[in-house]
Amino acid sequence: MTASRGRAPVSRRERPAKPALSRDGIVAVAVRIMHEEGLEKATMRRLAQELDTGAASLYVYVRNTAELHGAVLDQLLTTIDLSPEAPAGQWRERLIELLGAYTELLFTRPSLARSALTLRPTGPHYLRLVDSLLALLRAGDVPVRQAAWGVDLLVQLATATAAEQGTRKETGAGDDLTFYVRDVPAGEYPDIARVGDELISGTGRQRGRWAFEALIDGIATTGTPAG
Amino acid sequence: MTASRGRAPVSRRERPAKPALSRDGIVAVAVRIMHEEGLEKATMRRLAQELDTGAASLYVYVRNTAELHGAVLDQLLTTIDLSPEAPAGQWRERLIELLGAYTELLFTRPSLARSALTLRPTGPHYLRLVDSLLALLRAGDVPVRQAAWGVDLLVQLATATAAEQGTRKETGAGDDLTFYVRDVPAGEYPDIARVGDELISGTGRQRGRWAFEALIDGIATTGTPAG
DNA sequence: ACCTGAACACCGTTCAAGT
DNA sequence: ACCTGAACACCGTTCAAGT
Repeated sequence: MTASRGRAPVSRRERPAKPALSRDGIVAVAVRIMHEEGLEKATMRRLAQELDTGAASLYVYVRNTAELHGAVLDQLLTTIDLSPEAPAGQWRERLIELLGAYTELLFTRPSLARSALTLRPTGPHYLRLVDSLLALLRAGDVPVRQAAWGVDLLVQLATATAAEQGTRKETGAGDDLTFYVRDVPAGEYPDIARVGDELISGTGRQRGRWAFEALIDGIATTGTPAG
Repeated sequence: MTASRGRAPVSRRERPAKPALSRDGIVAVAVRIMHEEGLEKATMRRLAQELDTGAASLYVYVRNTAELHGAVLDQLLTTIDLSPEAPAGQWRERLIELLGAYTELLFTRPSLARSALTLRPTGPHYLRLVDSLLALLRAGDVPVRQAAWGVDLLVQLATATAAEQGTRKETGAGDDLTFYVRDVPAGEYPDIARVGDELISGTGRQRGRWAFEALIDGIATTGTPAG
């Protein structure tokens, strides 16, 4: 309450004051650049440039690039709506929906997906997501250890799918596959020849949905070793 | 048979002749460096240096770094023994064994695993592996579309697991997890608190094996959409 | 404590010029 | 066709020196 009598809390001259650095500020700029140009452009040097400072200054607030990417992921996770309770008997549907939302989120940010794969995120919003997934598995009466081990698998599938598909969409490397299944010599690879076009059948959505269904089924029904 | 009469096929002076560049030669050096120091050291510049040339010269033989990594992976895949036929009724065991061998191969080369994840390999030895996996799924009477869609998933799980675990082993970032499951406030994340230590229970091997079992079960029993 | 410029030790890829 | 040096356009991180 002993306020700033008279003197404005801005810098001496009228020029736009250089805002103080902060972890949140750095992350916010990284998120913006990611949306506009992709995470790979949100380098330490670029961030520093946008914040009108030197790259070295950022290291006061973030340990390294990996940690920064973790913070960006957690920020992005705020956009996933975790609130809907699954109606009774609908846990499977809701689980697939949630995993689909997470996949889609990463799908349009392939470089974030690639980072997330080697990150083991620990941010609050990531923990919220994991907690929600566990709640749904519990609603489905999945034994506790299977749920605990399985939740990792589900998230990994989502992340890896996004990293893989998203990157290929980016580099246009996907068409190789369409080619190779047809060009494969049937004599040398009889089983590839046998399944033929099934290797590339279905839409990305259909395959993604089926993948989650299959993995959830396996998690729910396959017993873990005792211990 | 019109052999090199008299003149030795080496360079004029006795100095070690600079061997001609070739795609195989480049890949061989990359494989050696990967074994000795990790794939991340096998950069274009380093390769060129070892081959006593400029980095630009390599681009005559490989399109880019991604393609080079694909060739390295295929080379490494020659070490997996695909020959054993699965005894009747043992397809599941053999499938897990094969996937385990692939995982282990990548596990000690995390940077290769990370590359493989976004690569969609098409080398002959990779196709052999896929063919073998498909043969085993056929031996298990898995419907053809489920096998075709599932084989991708199995390979992805192996690759992602290796990339994730291997990297953490490398950077020592894994211990975070051990911490966070205990430090998580039970009030905010009730389901994480409920499963508690199960989130980190079991050895890497046990979890890996269970993951493959669960996914194989799901692939074998979950129907794909008609079409 | 926070911030900085400069340095260290690198990258992948392209290109004009040579042979 | 193959090979090259040099250039272009970058990286992450550390460190001594300032405030």
